[in-house]
This record gives sequence, structure tokens and C-alpha cells, in this order.
Amino acid sequence: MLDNISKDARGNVYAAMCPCRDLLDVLANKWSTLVIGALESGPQRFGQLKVRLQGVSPKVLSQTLKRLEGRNLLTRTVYAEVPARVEYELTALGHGASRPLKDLRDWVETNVTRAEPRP
Amino acid sequence: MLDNISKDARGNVYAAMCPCRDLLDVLANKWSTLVIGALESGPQRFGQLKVRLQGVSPKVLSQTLKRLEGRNLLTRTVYAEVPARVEYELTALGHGASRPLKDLRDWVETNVTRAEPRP
DNA sequence: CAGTATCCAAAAGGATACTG
DNA sequence: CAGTATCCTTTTGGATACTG
Repeated sequence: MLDNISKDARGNVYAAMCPCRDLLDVLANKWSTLVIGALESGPQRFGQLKVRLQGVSPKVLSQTLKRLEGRNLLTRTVYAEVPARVEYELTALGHGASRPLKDLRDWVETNVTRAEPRP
Repeated sequence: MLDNISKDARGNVYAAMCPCRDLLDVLANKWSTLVIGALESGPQRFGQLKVRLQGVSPKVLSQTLKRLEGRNLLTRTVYAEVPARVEYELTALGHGASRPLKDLRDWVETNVTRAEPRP
């Protein structure tokens, strides 16, 4: 029988100590949201991503990719060519995460005029 | 007739200069995601939110609420009681934004064990 | 109760320049 | 091409302490 600690191993993002807080932090930020969206339609190279994510620096893009790779959300593949070609691709897990993120991007693009800042 | 600049006024989150980049930044972060989720079921007071969002400091909670209020995503209402009662409530716009965010929270809670960090 | 004010440490991010 | 290294500025966030 299943032990009573892990049960179905579902997390609670409202619990400070739950590991899913960290996962939420990895996904719920601007650059991760944009990277995952850019990879939805298929593998992309570093340079392609840098162009699509207008304004991102190579340092930040690299950091973001590493964090997502470390969570099994995407894979990094090096092809033995000259010069080397490197492709990033969403894993099955990454594709799952991409759905709510796509909905969020779509909502933002549609409703931006209704959420104008009034400081 | 409509002017040809605003058209349907849909934004593009991949464009660096698009105002929706800022809106994405407001929504796509850990604390906003949790605040909006906590308000989904109805109005909440500051203290209640502070308890639900385990580990958040009053400063950060206050900042997050102000940013969301400034985007018309929630309202702040002060009731003339002693001591004063203050309630935060999602606007219609905020409820719209809360859907993809809820899906994201749910996905995170369900898949946290499959996205364990491998540094 | 509902915040604000302070102080500080840590992380994020931008700009380049440089390398295998 | 695909990053890494460096430098520096800005933001974020935690911890308290304090106030109307």
C-alpha cells in the first residue's frame, strides 16, 4: 500500500515549505513564460530564441534555459557540426506546462488595453 | 471610424516595447499568482491574505496588492468601522486573469514530483 | 488591524567584451 | 554560433519595528 506521507504527492503552492513553491517561481516569471512559448512550435536554436525574445541578454537567456532544463521542462541537444548547432526543445512535461502559460500570454495580449497602469 | 493605430489593440508579448510586456511581468510572478488565487473565492482582508500566503512579508504583500490594484485587477475597499476593515476583491478583469493562473498553479501542484531539480 | 518605514542581503537584469 | 565572464545597477525580498 502507499505510504501516508507521499500519498498522491500533490503539492500546495500556498505552503511555504512545499517544493512546488520553487517550481512556481521557475515557471511564473516573464522570461520563462516567453521561452516556453517560443519553443511550443518546435525546437529552436539559441540564436533564434535570442531574436524572438526581443531585448533579452545572452546571460539571462542562458540562465533561463538552464533552469528550465534542470526541471526537465526542456532538453538541450548539441549536434556535432562545424560550427556546432545547439537546439532546445520542450519535453513532454514542458509541453504540459506550456498550456496555462500560453493562455496567460494570450490573455495579456488581448486585455492589455483594459489593464493600463494608473499610478 | 476607428483609427489605424489602435486597430483591435492586441499586444505582442514578444515585442520589447509593447506595454503588455509590463503587464506580463505584473502577472507572471510568484506573489501575484498566489494573491490572485487567494481572491478567487471572494474578498479577503489583508490579514487573511497574509496568513494564506505563508511566508510573505507585509511589505511584499502590500507592494503586490498595489501593483495589481493599479492595473484594475483588484479593488481595495475600506469600511468605516473601528478598527477599519479593508477588503481586497478581484475585478471582472482580475477574474479573467485568474483562470490561466489557476491552471498554472494546478499544473505545478500536480506535476511537482516530475519536475524535481537536478542541479 | 492594516499597513508603512528602515535596513540589508540576495537575486535579477542589462551591457559588453571575449572565447572555444 | 553559442555561449561565458565581468561589471554594475536595479529589484526583490526577508526581518523587524513602529504608527494611525
